[in-house]
Amino acid sequence: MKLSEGVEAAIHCTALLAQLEEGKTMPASALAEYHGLSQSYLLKHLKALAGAGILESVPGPHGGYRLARLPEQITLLDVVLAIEGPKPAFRCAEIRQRGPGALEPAAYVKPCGINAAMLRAERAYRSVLGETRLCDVLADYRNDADPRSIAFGCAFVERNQRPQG
Amino acid sequence: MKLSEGVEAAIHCTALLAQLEEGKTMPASALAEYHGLSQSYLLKHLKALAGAGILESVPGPHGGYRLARLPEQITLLDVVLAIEGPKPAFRCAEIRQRGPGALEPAAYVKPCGINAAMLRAERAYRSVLGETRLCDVLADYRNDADPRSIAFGCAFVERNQRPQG
DNA sequence: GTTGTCATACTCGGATAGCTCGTGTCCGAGTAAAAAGGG
DNA sequence: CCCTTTTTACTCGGACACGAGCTATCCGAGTATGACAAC
Repeated sequence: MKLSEGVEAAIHCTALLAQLEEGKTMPASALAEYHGLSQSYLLKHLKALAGAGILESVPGPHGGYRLARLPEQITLLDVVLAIEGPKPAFRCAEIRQRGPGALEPAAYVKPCGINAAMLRAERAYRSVLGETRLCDVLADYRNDADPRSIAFGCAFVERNQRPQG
Repeated sequence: MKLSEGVEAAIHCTALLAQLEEGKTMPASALAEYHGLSQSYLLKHLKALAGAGILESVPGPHGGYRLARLPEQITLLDVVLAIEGPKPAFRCAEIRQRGPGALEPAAYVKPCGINAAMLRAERAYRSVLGETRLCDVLADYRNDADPRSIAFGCAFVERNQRPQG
């Protein structure tokens, strides 16, 4: 089991975008600089987030990205699904229907118990992620992080946000 | 997020091994035939299960694999961890320590909130898997599956199990 | 001074190499059983 | 008939190609801005 590396970057970017003022945008170049990552790589994931309706992209000069919804309406699950895709981690290959003891497909209307158990676990995983909103992450950050980091973040946002109706 | 394909095979194999009589073993060739898979490939995962203490391997003629513990003492989590490895799905790369606003490492003693949230979700996932024992899976199987499948499975076990103290 | 046009620079978007990791396969080491030979 | 030795065949174990998916990068399409010229 392994999550894509880009998930971490995506969450950090959405968290940073949540801190800029209403309607303002921030270009991918600033997001990349802030996190010490390559802009070209971030664009790939930002595009996925925009395609999932989490971010909005504004083209042209003074353009950039901004949240498409309020931080209260964005969960970590939304971000993870946008990057990783909606398919469950455990994909039952129905190997019970293979081998010499296989019956006709109609005999397998009931779902595989193993698959059901794995999906139960994944539902629990997604449930926790779905209950964790972006605003919760931000609140924890403001409580726990070093004040200098928070100050630097605020200054960076102030410096790099762009107006855009 | 994607689980290894071998997890499904590993669970099915442990479930089949749980059905043979006390102390008896079953060779990998039979397991592969029953599931319609390649023996060479199964061996790779069976070896991982044996290394994790879930299975025991008996070499030589009339050898094979058997459960190292009772089905009540084996959980799906054990099997998944044996195949996928113990590392969590989300591995925090500490990108918060990168970029121009980075501070000295001592400023990051508190864990990253994003990482904490992701690990919370994964704990929930593992908790559900850890509560699902192999005997539960077997009970569901015996309740839900087609009687012909169960009969074939019993006959196959009876036919392919090998004595071995 | 105002307005329309044009060039410009900046943004995101899609298509393209490189690389790690899982999938799938092969051949070799080790062992218990079975067979053969001698007592 | 029983015991020892040898052979045999079967098992698992580790090492080796192949391929998919993620990582990382580059160049092209589109747009608001700003300058410029005509009115």
